[in-house]
Amino acid sequence: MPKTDPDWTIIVTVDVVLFALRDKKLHVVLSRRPNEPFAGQWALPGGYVHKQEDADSLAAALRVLRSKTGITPPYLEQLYSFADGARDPRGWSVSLSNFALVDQTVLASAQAAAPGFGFDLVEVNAVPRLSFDHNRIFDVALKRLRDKSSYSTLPCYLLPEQFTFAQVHETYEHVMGVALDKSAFRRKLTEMDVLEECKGQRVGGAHRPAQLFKVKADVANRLRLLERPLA
Amino acid sequence: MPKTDPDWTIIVTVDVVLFALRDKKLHVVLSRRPNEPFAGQWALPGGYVHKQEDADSLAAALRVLRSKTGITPPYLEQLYSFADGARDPRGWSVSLSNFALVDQTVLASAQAAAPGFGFDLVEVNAVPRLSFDHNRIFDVALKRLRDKSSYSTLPCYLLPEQFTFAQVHETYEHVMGVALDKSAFRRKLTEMDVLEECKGQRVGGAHRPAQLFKVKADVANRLRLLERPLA
DNA sequence: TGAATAGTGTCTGTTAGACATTATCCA
DNA sequence: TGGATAATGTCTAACAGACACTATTCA
Repeated sequence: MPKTDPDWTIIVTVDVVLFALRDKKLHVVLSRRPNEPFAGQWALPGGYVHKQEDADSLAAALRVLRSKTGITPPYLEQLYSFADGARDPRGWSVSLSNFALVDQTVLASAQAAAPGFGFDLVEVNAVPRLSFDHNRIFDVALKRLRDKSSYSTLPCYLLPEQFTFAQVHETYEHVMGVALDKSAFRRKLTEMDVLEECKGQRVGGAHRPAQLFKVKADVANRLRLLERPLA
Repeated sequence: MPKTDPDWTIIVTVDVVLFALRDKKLHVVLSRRPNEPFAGQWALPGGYVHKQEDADSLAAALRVLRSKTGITPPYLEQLYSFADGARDPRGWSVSLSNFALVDQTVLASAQAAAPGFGFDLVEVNAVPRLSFDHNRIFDVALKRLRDKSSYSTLPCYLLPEQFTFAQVHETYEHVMGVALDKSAFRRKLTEMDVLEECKGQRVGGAHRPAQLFKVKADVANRLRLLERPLA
């Protein structure tokens, strides 16, 4: 880690805004900073790029996220890079910021495997004051998630691999923060041809059982035009 | 500039994909690299971030672009950050990449003021092999410009401040690479309420003169939600 | 008056929202 | 059979593409 501060040294970090659903509401993963600056305060999971270990910025983001939370999310993409002389008291710094989505299954298994990780899920409407410029990063991430959700299958990454139509519908509503007509929504997803039926798989209680769906194999890639597939 | 290469030093540069119109076709500004690596070869205008001079990454991009081409573009936004250990032979590096738009007027005055700048305008369908991973950066920039043009007034930055409807129409067609119905296009721009008439200002030859328009003052800001206004 | 470009009007097929209806399960 | 949720159908108003038409200038 940089201790001296010659003219040409610039701090390069990665940060991740990781979204998940809990109680049908959109949450974000936050952790307490172990070290100065801002020791003990809330922050987005993040850390230095290690050029010996990290092939590229996405690999760095995955490594850092794994080390801080134990989670390897099924979706990760670059968000924006915040780079200036004021955002970190240690000096001119770059935050290669990413946003990621994780479903309850992966999240739960990560928590079960290593309950010692100090992270919390916080409802997106109740995010506390964060370290550095992380509130700004979070705001940009939430906006980007909502924008992209209106024309992509992104919210499906918040659900388990198989899900019902009602679940997708509800998830989109919670992510976007608006009500969506059930019929029109179903029509749209159908004609976009992004989901496939899990034949025979149905779930339900004391009522008509619902068809289970999953995202078609080729669709996931369509969403990651700029990115490489995750390791 | 870094000569030694301790474990924690990472090269941080800014690069700019600068678009302009010439002969009604979309061009990109390229310059010859003055130094190794890739000395003498084509590259996007770029350079090191100077943390003493540059307040943030956009300021760095503007300074570098001005120093390499003499141009200060009316539109600049961050594109993506390319960051890995392979893109630069000198080691692990970050390119804070931006894309920018400039109109013929600003371009011409920059060229007139300092004809010594070694840059060229190259048609976007005839971009040569570039240094580093700059071809990849260019591809991403062109895609982003086209995507964003379909729902924004971005192409207007390629035109002088005042322009006719025919000019905007033609510009959009050349940027997007497809034909657009004149009537439908006009309807859309009208109902989006992004242009205002320059009262009384009309131009024309031996035919009906055309109304001059300009982008409404508040619209420019709508496009720069993530960015700060340029200095 | 004709050539040339500017600008408007109309028709039509498609689509999204609103809402009604039918379907299928369990108790 | 009734309650509950799943899934589909219908009506309508708004919209986009295609294209025809009118308007205005100069030579």
